[in-house]
Amino acid sequence: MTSSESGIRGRSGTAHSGSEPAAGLMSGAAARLRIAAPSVADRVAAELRLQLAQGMLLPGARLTESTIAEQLGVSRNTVREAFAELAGERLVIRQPNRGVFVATLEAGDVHDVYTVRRAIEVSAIRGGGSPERVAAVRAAVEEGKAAAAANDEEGLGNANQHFHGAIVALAGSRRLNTIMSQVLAEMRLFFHKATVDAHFYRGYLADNEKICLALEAGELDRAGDLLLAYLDRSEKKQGAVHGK
Amino acid sequence: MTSSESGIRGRSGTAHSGSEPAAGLMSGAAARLRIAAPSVADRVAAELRLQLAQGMLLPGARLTESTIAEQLGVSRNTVREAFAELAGERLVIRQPNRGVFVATLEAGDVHDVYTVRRAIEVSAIRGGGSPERVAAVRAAVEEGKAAAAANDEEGLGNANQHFHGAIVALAGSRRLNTIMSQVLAEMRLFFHKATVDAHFYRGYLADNEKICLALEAGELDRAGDLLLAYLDRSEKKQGAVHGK
DNA sequence: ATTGATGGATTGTTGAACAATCCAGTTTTT
DNA sequence: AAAAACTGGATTGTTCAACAATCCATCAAT
Repeated sequence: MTSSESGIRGRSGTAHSGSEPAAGLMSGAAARLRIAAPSVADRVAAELRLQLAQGMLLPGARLTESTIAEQLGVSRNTVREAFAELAGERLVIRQPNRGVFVATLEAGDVHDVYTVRRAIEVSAIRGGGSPERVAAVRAAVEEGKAAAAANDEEGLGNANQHFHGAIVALAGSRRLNTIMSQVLAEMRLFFHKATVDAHFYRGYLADNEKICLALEAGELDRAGDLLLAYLDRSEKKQGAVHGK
Repeated sequence: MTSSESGIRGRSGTAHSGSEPAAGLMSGAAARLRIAAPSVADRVAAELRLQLAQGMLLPGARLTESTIAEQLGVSRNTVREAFAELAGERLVIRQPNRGVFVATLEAGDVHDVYTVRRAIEVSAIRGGGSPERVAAVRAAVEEGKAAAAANDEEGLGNANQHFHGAIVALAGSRRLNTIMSQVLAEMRLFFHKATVDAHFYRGYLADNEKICLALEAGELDRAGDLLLAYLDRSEKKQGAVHGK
């Protein structure tokens, strides 16, 4: 249902003739001083990122240039540029002369990803953060509770990601934030296997609550230790779900 | 002297006619099972990365597609793909409809970069590492001493980067390693201003030695604290050299 | 001095072309 | 029959040429 043939195209192009008034994709972030409209390639990348996140494109799947170009009403070269972006984010893998494939995470990659998370998240929480940022962490915890109450499995997963995103955001570092979102995107990629287990995130609710409490109480070192333990356990569980 | 007109091109292309036997650019890493030869776009990106690192392209400089395409004997589209890569690494910035420019680090960025380094490096050193990896750290320290003895200013800078690279490598995480090298590449980008001060790295030699000793002694927490202090001081010095 | 054209340069995107490479299926060889 | 060599088709890698959209500096007009 999420736009398969609607097209991405915005303005020019020899073949273009109609004059639809620029479909409402960019409403909010339009007029930021000097930060300009995303290029078509960017929008293609965004669309693919979305499909990746929603599990429409499963790990290992092949992405054929011409097919996608056609589906999105865009030229092959533009798709190529989008691929370059996504490859930089490790969401797809380019095999020269063979094509690009949705990235697959091996057992080793799981550990690797958690190593990054440990470094970033623990460091961020140990540094504390402004009251507003702490409040954002709290908000994510409550979001998780609400989703649990509503039996909204997907919402629970999202809340969990928001929680960890908010923790990293404590540090207020643009780079740390983007690194974290890339890592989370990578994980989402292969969560689609794990999420079949409905109770997957349930167990984390209490952990998140405890970590948040420690953070709010200013007991940063303890919060860090809790988070670290959490990540270790989470990694183990992940490893169990996947091969080896 | 570093190849300005020699060209990057490898194989095909309508305009190509000669038959030079593939200049010896890829000797060692050629036959790695299934890991294939880099594309032309990749080589263009690599060449630019090099020029960036060597300060041939200074922050803020404009990179015109057609010019570079011509200089490197490559098509504009290929240059474009290379730009996408570099933009993903934050080495260049794309301003829609205006062009790509060598990235410039503002005062805020300096702090941001150091925030990332604190997170990654401290976490890595606190985790310790195998004897070989510790040995690599030691090697970087000695490399620095040798450079100092030889009054090799550039070598000193390199050694320092190797030192910090080796520390991150302790964690044995592919992702952490690439993140670190990207960050270091970013820093190199604007070190060209700072390096005018010949004594810049001198002062760090003793610090590196102390950190390395603590690491070798297995006093990981202390090593982490030392490293943290080091980074804070280094950031302050950086901030002083640059605006505010 | 501000505002408004004008034109040139550069980017964004497309479409078409062709060489290089890979792959699966088929033919040949041993 | 198993292994090796040869197909042809599909897809990628790269180039080129074209044109719309956008920016920018210069100049003109108010």
